[in-house]
Amino acid sequence: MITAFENYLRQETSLSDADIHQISSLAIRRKLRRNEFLFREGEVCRHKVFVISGLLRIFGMTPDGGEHILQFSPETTWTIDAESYDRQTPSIYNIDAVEPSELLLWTKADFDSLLTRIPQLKKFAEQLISGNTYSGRRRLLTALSATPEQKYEDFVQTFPRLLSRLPLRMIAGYLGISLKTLNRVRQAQLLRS
Amino acid sequence: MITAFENYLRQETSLSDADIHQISSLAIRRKLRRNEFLFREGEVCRHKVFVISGLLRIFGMTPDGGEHILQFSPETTWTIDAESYDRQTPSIYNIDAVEPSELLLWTKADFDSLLTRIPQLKKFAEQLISGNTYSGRRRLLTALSATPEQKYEDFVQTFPRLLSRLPLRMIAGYLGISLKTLNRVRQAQLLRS
DNA sequence: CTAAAAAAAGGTCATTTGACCTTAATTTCT
DNA sequence: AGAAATTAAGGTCAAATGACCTTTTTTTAG
Repeated sequence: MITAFENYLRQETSLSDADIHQISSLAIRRKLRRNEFLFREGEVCRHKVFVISGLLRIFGMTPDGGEHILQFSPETTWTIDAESYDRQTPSIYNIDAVEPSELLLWTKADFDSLLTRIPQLKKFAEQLISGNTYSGRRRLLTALSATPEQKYEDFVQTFPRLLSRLPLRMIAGYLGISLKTLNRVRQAQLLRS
Repeated sequence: MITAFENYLRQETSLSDADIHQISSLAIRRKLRRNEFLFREGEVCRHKVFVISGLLRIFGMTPDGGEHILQFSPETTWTIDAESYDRQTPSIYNIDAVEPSELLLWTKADFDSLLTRIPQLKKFAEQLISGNTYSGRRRLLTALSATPEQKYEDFVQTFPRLLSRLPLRMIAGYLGISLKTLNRVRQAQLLRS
């Protein structure tokens, strides 16, 4: 429902009801089945995406078919390949649905016009982008320096709600370790507790 | 010299000479000796930094003393811990000088006022930040998915000029591999060529 | 509800990687 | 220029990791 999105905006911003309505009036509703793609690498990321319900992921694929996950986007978050969206150039990433999902989409043209018409929205969007950049940095540091145990522990702490919703192979793909190693880590934890 | 900075702005932007002068007039000059810190983790990143000459790095330290490098900043680039700078909160990273370096610094207050007074500058700054975000993403994907060989090859391709200026242990720290592994990769390359 | 598909878990093994140590080469600094 | 410090490189070894395969369990979709 669009209502869920409007509630989200009311909760997270101090936008007026008129502004909120203007924003949602330009949204396109879309559903994705499990495993359905929003776009594939080589295609242009043409929309801003808000996840009403469900769970998306953005990931890169290695030649041998390995999937390396950059980010999960559960309900009430946004997703996009910023590089492809901003420049309207082919993406090197894929986005698909881990669970059946309901989305709101805005074309870049529409969203850009909203950003100029509603400075509050622009500010809010910038905050989201900044937060994403910060967490991306922290994630890079973890990827460079942490052991598999630490990476997994970090994931559990950071995304406790996602744990039960994701196949372990995707968590492994997010952490940059093999499923085998992830299983070993989890086994070791069971023994310890 | 401040001239180097002004030339950089003339080259990279279409800012007026008056604007450029206004920007550089608020800059604080600072020199860093080799290995000298700009700030350490726990401190707040209080300045925007432009590197006139030399080479800085931003890195995180693990409890055992391991250094994991997020980014190198050679001459005519900027550096900062954005999270600490934006929020003026303690940083979890360190910045120090790999080579003796000449810097220009702006306090956040000064730079913020420049950003509001000079919309062009704001646009330019946003472009730089975006570019950084995009490359950070790509870097994360590499960190998650690439073999040591591929990581090193990628580094050589991306930063050919830095190769000869950095101790190998720092390149290892940037790639997230041990010095031993880096040496092995380089040995293998010598044989192949 | 049931058949089919996907996921988890476990076993085995070869390889990679890093830890630790030593030696040689290079660089820095006074 | 010369002493001290840093860096590179190499040897050895144990541990960690991933590849590959099988079996069992769970989930999905018709």
